[in-house]
Amino acid sequence: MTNIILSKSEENYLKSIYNLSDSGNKIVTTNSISKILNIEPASVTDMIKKLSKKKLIYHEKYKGTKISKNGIIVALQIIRRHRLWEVFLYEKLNFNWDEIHEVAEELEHVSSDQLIDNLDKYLKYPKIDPHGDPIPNKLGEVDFVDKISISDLKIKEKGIVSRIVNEDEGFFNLLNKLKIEIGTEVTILDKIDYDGSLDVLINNKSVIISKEIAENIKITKI
Amino acid sequence: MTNIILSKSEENYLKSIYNLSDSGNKIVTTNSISKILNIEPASVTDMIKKLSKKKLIYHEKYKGTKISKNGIIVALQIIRRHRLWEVFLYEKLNFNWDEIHEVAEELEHVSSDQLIDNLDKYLKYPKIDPHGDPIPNKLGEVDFVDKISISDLKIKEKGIVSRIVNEDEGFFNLLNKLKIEIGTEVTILDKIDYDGSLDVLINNKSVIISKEIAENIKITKI
DNA sequence: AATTATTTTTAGATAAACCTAAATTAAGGC
DNA sequence: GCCTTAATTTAGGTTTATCTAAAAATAATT
Ligand SMILES: [Mn+2]
Ligand SMILES: [Mn+2]
Ligand SMILES: [Mn+2]
Ligand SMILES: [Mn+2]
Repeated sequence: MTNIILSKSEENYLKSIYNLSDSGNKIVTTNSISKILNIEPASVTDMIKKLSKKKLIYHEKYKGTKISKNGIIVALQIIRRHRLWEVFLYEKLNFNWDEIHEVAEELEHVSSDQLIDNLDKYLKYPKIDPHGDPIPNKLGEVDFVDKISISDLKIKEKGIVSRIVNEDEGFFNLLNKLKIEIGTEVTILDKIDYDGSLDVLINNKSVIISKEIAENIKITKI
Repeated sequence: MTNIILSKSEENYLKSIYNLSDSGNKIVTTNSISKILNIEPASVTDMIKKLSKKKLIYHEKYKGTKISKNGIIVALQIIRRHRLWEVFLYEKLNFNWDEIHEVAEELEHVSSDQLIDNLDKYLKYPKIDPHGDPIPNKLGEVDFVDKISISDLKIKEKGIVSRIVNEDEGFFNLLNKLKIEIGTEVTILDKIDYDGSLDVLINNKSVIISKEIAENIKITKI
């Protein structure tokens, strides 16, 4: 396992490619990477060539990019670092839910194995980060993740909020307002045909949430 | 207080210039910066121009570099971050004395005020780092620091080790072997005229240490 | 004071990571 | 299947941070 050293940019690209790939299964387009990283497609093409040369991804001109076996391993370590730092910021430094991502985005690039292993131990080997995302272990093993959203539930079905997919500010504010967090119980009261909105019982109160929001909140069915 | 954003490189240069300047008093040479950062003098000259334009240092061609008032403030914040991370690594993550510097050298560049303020609070506002170096507060205020070395003591005089100046590996190994740490009591038994070596009582044992080593261990006279 | 040595700066190059504009390829609509 | 549109790549350029080689300034030595 020759420890490849990547630049901060390379790491950000590889992580994004992994995140867009649905655990390495889907082919990722140049434009999707461009949008997520806010970098022009031409620059993305340059980096794709670079990561291809390092065998972290496969690329066929004009067709798309697939992350390699090795690329997945490397990406999972970056994600591991990111999520462990999120736990640290949230639990030890009392950051809010919506403040941790940005700082973790920087901390994840400090690549010392000793640092991450000791941090992991110090945090008592957490399995999920504050958004409910699973933390890969040292070997890159990741727990199964709920893929059912609130929007997948039928009327009268119940679930426990297990994961928040969307990470932007407005979304977090809404969740705070609705007092939705990991572990909150939700029950579908009604579905509104017109626009797909849902009437949901949260903390004993009926609230209407849009379909889009419901799709971004993953749950465990109960 | 317009919050200037500096690159990692600029931060490393500015910190080195401050460290070489004896708290901002001495003029710093291009070559000394070059040596400490392991970067060619020609490159140092380039960066000096850049930092001058930002008014963080003053520079007179061929004469030398002086850090500005503002430069000192900025440098102290970088040093604050570095030392707080060292405390964290040492106290919370169980790093050894000699392992913290390198990692802190990276962590110090993650510049989030909230991160550092909360870390400071979490660590209970430490006054010194694990090497005995004072941690500047948020306003850039620094405690007085011992400037007397073991080598400055006369025969029969005693001191408490308060600060370790040298940060390289071999030196740390020696200190570990001699069981010298912050707080260790030392008594001068004899001075050897020939090469300036010292016979010192440490942990109830007489040991001979070279003049160079003695100069790198600062103490509080008792 | 002249000469030599050292330090510092300038000049010119390179690699990384971005950009814009233009060219190329693939996809979608009819 | 052709044509327009969208996606992607290529070409050429910029900025940052580095380098080497050579020139210029200062310091040290005789
Ligand atoms: Mn990042
Ligand atoms: Mn997260
Ligand atoms: Mn540093
Ligand atoms: Mn230190």
